[in-house]
Amino acid sequence: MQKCLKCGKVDGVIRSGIVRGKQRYYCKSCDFSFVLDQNNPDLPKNKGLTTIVDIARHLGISVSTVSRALNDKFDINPNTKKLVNQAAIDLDYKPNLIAQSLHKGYSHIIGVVVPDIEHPYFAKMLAGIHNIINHTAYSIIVCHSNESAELEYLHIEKLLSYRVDGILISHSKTVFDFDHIQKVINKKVPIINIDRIVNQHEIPKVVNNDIEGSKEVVQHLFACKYKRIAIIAGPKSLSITQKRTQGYLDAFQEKGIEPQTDLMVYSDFTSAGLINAFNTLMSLPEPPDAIFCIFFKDAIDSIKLAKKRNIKIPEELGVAAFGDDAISGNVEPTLTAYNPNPVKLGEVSVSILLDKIKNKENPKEMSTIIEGELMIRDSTRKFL
Amino acid sequence: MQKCLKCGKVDGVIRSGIVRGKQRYYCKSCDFSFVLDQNNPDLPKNKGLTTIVDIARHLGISVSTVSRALNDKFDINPNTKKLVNQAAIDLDYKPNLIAQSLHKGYSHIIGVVVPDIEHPYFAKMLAGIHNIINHTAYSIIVCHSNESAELEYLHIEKLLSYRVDGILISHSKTVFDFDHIQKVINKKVPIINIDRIVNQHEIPKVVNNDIEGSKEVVQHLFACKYKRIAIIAGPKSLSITQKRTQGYLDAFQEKGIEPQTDLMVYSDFTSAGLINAFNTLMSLPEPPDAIFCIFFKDAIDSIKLAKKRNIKIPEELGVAAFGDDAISGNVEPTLTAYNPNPVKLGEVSVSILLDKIKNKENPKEMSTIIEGELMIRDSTRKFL
DNA sequence: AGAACTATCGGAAACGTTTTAGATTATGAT
DNA sequence: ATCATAATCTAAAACGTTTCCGATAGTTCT
Repeated sequence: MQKCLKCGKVDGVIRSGIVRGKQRYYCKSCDFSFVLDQNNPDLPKNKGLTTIVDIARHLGISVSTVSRALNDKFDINPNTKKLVNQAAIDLDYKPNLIAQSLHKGYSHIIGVVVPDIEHPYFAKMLAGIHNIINHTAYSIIVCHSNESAELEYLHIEKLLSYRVDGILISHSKTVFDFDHIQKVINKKVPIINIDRIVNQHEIPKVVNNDIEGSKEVVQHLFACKYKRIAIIAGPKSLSITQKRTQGYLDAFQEKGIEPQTDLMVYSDFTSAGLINAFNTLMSLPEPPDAIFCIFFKDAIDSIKLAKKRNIKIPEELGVAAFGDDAISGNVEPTLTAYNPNPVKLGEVSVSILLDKIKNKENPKEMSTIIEGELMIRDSTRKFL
Repeated sequence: MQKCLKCGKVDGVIRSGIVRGKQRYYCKSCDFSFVLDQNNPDLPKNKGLTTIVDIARHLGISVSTVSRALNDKFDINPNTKKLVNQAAIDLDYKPNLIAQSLHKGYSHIIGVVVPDIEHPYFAKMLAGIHNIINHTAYSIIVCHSNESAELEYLHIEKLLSYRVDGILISHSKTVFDFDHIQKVINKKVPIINIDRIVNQHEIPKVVNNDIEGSKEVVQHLFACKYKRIAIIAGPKSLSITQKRTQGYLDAFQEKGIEPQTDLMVYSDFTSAGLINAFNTLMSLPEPPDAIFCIFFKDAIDSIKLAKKRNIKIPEELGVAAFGDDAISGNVEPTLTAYNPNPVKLGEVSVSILLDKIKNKENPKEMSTIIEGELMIRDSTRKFL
């Protein structure tokens, strides 16, 4: 039936089980078990890229010597080093970072999770991160959670699997359970929370200057001699609503003026919500003469609505926003806005992360606040 | 002087060379060489994350069994599999993708090189890439070349070192030497060229519909009954100038009208250049009654300039652009523009790349063209 | 010419995983 | 019980590096 691979006999060879899906045979004569190996000509694993072993063989020396040569270790003959370096060029050798990572225990990769890469704000944040990273040996794996909690969880898993040296995360709106972050902390993987933060963990956070920035805007409106300054906020539960409203109130307090609750309206960041909010304000017995929108798009829409009603901006109504955009400088009139600094936000976050990776210690302050800049434009120049 | 580590004697121990920077000793009595190891309590390499070995030890079985259990191999006892899976959860095991990559020979990482992540166009392209990638086992390393040739070269090196399974690249403006791409090809690493392409390599390319899109814009202008349609292009050497001008000319040809060279001006994408171009056109004995800008920003600026001169848009002058942006819908009048589809550009590119990684073969067509959409707005509604 | 010393090399282990190849134990039929 | 067969396990190699531990050949003193 089946010839024995060892002694060549056919008698005495019996089937003896199935192993890994293949028939196994046993030869009684020579006490030998075997399966037929269908020599499958697998794809070559090595992508064909040169390895240190190729260099060693090429020069007839050992791999350890090649390694020491390439890494500028001192117990190496300068001449050998020269030879190795030349061979590396000739064979177009690129060190295998995967192998290095495995050996050294760190990957030189940092993971970044953002909820919306398409948004100019996050795009700028990423640019800031790259600004710093481009001068280091690190690379970044960018994950897009697309405002989905499930994806955020998955991405964190993946990043841990890639054994990233650290993680930067800006949470999705839809995440309310933060076990995934706790797991990262448990594994002692450095992690920094940017912009969309959550306070329940003892990790460094880097955020916008929401309170001060909003205060600046409102102070500017006061300086323009507006008397009845309204605010169009977002859902009350959101931290940005709370902080930016806080800044609004702070400005009133410093000015010594009592804020009026009917001038504080809460929308939901939709166009319909804004129209509602705007109409509510304008229907007041004493409508506002200025509006501070905590959301940039609401300000743009407010300008449009005011123009429809033939309300003159900035003379009859001042409009200002928290958050800037290229649009702000191109609408008519151009929109005064507090411009946060997402680029710096990114830069500072990675810097803190890199520091934490190297020194294993947190920054002095757990929370870092990034200053922005008030862009004064035509929508508020009443008396300036 | 120095006690022998083997026999304990002090006499007969002599210094015997320096090895790896440390003093070496030799004991004549027992013929033994040694260096003092200052037991440096190195940082633990393993970040403390659970490994397959931990699971094996925890259950008292072998690592290969654990591996087979986790990978759903068939020659495994269902009970053992259950045990292993439970242990994996208990110990919060995450597979080490680095080790897997090294073993399997592919990293499940793809590299993306973009010249400007901050730009909404590329941000959208990245979003498209993520859309597809998020449904696969792949992750992406994003590299920002920041329009620098040096950085682009460096990034390609790094990606090769990371043994990425494939590369998507959109070239920097400043790159004129494409050796780095040739090296990638030589190493048989799949690579796709997106948007900012170069034609000297036999690799798949994915691009915008520059010619057809421009033609559509001009055809639309004709449909609006504009008679003297000008084009403000970019530097003549650029491929986008050539392609979009081509579209402009194609529209004229189909209409059976001879294009006039004095209505075709070449700018340089700067504000100063645009002002110059605009003035040149308007100073013509017979100025144009419509302008097609191949660069979106030039159209926005043209609108501003026309308004300054009290030229009515769209009645006296139609303005349209190649390239869309959130600004287009917010200026006054809103700007008609051909909106390319960078999201789809990204999606199609990765799909082609993933296909090439899996099947090792190029798409049927080396060049894929992504259709956009003409957004008709107020700046051209003359007779519509 | 020995002894003492230096410079430079090579072998092997380790990182965490998968896979190959074979061993061992269990089951079923006679 | 015994033999044929099946099911399930383990050891070891391999992926590409770096590093540890030592070996060896050459050099410089006495």
